[in-house]
Amino acid sequence: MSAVSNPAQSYHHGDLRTALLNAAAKRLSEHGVDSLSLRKLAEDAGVSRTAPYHHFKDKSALLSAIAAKGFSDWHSTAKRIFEQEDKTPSARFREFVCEYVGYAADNPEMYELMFGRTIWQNNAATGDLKDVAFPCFQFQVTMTKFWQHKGLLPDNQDALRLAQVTWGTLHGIARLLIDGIYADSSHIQEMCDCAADLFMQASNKA
Amino acid sequence: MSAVSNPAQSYHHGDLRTALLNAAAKRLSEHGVDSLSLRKLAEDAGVSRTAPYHHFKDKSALLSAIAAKGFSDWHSTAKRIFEQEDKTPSARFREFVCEYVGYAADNPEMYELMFGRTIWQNNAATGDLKDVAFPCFQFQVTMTKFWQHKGLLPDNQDALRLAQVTWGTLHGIARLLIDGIYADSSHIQEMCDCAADLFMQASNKA
DNA sequence: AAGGCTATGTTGACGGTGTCAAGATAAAGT
DNA sequence: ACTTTATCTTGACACCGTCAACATAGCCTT
Repeated sequence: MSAVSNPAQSYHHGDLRTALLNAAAKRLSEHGVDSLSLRKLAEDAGVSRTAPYHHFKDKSALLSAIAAKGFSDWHSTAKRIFEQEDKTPSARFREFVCEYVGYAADNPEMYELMFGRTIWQNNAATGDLKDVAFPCFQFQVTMTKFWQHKGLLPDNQDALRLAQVTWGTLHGIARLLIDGIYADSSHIQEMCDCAADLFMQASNKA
Repeated sequence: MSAVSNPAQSYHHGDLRTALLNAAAKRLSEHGVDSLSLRKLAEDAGVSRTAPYHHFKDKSALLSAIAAKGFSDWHSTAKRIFEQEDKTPSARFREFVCEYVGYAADNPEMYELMFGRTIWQNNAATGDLKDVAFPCFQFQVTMTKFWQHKGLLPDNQDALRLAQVTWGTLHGIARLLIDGIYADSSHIQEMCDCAADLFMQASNKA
């Protein structure tokens, strides 16, 4: 905190916005969404309580900004898995299932933020957030169509509905795990295998 | 609020506990979990801010008590659907799927409370809550075994895993709907049908 | 370079929250 | 009748998000 180490320490912070986002990401992963207050973040950044309001409209906007980064990251991961052309579609499908649930289990607080009610209810989501999140949702449909085409998922279902259901399954498993309801992390692998088997079996019609 | 109309109005309330629970249920369905404060509930019951603490250890305990009633109600509904012996197992399965998602869509705030992180994280759930909720979870396994036996669900999967996955699917769809993520209520029926088809197709192995 | 505009930071204040401590009152049990 | 216990009260504390008003620093124009 010495004035020497940071020349931009004077009156203006320099890059408060990213400092706040970094502090928020740290607090998020360590202490959870619920114990994330603007005042604490301001303190972390060495700035007064109301300074953040010059960079974010309100708390919700700040949370949206963090979530946006999460979506961007996850979207990259999903694409990477999906586009491994050296692996069979079936292997990639199974890997996607495991990685999805694994991501949620490894980053429970980020997942909660991204897919929780906090930022989505009451249409509280920022335009910026939607711009990042919607393509991410849409990618789920793209993948579903591909898997249908490859015979891994039933071809007699509407792609959108099927995407909603398969995603719903992963989302549901993730939430049960994260929230500690009736499932614990020692069974992740088995649950993912079971889900993947179930979906792929459904396409093997007699 | 006249002292005449309620003889027990004097100093002691009479039955503050149930009054609080009623007020909470009302506020819950009308304004949501998040805007549910002990102080407002106390005011609703015409009592001072800290009076509730003589009936509930803390806010979490009060929420648990409301959720417990929700679980009890849902458990009855589930049993009623499952035990309709005049209908085919397949019809009952499909009905269960629709009713589950329908319950969540019709009582979003109660569902959020029952299956949300608020009361489950950090092992915050009361013993009383667990006593009601666990049999409810367990019933999902019982039903799964039955459906496996009837050939509606794949027989080659562990019942517990399969229960977690099927329930996860319903839970996930419910949450996506409630939280307004990538699904809206006009598609409930189609999504439920899609999910039911998917599961039942999985058991029709060649 | 001088002056003004704008971005960014500050303190003060308001109403809201959960919760603890200490005291008042009523009911129940001896 | 006396004591214990359950219940309800006010007061206080530490948080929280957010608004209003003011201070400062950097940039842009003249």
